[in-house]
Amino acid sequence: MEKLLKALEHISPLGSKSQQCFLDAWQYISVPKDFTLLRENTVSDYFFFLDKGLARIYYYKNEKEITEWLATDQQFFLSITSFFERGPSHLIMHTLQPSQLYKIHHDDFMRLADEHHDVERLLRKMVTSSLILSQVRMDSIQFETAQQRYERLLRTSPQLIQRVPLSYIASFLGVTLETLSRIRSQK
Amino acid sequence: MEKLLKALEHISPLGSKSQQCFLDAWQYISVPKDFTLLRENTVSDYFFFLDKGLARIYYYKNEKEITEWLATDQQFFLSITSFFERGPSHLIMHTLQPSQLYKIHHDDFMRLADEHHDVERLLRKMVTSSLILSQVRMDSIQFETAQQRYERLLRTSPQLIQRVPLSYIASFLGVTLETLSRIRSQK
DNA sequence: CTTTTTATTTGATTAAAATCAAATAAAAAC
DNA sequence: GTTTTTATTTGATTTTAATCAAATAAAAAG
Repeated sequence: MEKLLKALEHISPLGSKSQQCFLDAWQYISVPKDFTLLRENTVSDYFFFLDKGLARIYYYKNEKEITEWLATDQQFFLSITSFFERGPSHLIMHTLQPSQLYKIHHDDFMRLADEHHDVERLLRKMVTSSLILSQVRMDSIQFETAQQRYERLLRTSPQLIQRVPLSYIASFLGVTLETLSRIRSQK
Repeated sequence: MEKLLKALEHISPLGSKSQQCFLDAWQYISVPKDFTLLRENTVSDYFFFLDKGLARIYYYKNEKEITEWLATDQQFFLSITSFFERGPSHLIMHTLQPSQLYKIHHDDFMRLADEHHDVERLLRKMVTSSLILSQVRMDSIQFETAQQRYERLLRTSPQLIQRVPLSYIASFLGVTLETLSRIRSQK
């Protein structure tokens, strides 16, 4: 729980009482490789924190798998639309390696945000960071070439390329497998 | 102030005391056409609500103007990264028509979010909506053709096409002026 | 109302990456 | 270790939209 606490404190510190209530609401799970954390078309009830391991968040678009996110150590992840709007998610969440995670149920998170001002503030800051990241990513998709996006990934998450099949990396970068392969070869 | 209040209540209702404090912090401004609401490379101090009028939010990318957003009646808008991270904004905000707006200063908004739990909740819900919109837009840019994006705009904001030069619409849709013109002619 | 400026359309060419189709290479299963 | 399966690379072709270059059309200025 130590790393979760550290990650939370880094976003927004909590008072001792809210901190205790909040941490109590998180549940630890240890799952094997290829474990499904979220099935397609189900409401995403949990906000996750990946303590150790590797998870893939993807969906189907025209019968093809699109990797939306690759979560690694000390990252939060969730199905944003499903979690907040409480509708069925088109996302699928799957571990690529044995993983240790913490999760908190939507209802608990919202109840605690309601009961504790500082939990609400924490949530707001989490959503704000996510929004800023989303804007950076949109800019990257709209204006950078496939090559530039690959180089950006090499800079920001070099460990991913070693641990994840290229087909997942490709759709995460918004290119085909073939294009990514060509980018990698011309070096 | 009536429409601002209505828009706020629609997102998240406030208690009577916080509502009064919060509304008091918003300042009304009436500006002519071609008025600059935010200069390039300045810190964006204000969160805006467009009561009536039309504003364009754009920036320069490789010496070209890119329209990031076109704000119309009853919409909130801000430079997300600059407002929250307090750094200089690459965005420029400019009215395209005489406009009536409300604005609230960053420091007031944050102070009130700190003092009133329900203002913090309102802010969190605003940011969440913005995040969901950002994701929808990213999906649109990544997977829809220029044609589909134009049709989406026709569906969601038909009034914009009448009121805004095509060159602004084009970069807002992420295409060149020429491509947009061709899309429009083949109907 | 004529000139000047700005906005929009049309045409030809190019570029980036997708698609279709195999060919290797690597990993897993036997 | 050999076979089978899966992952990656390479090649040829096509598609979408950008770029470059004028030509109209519309709006603003005189």
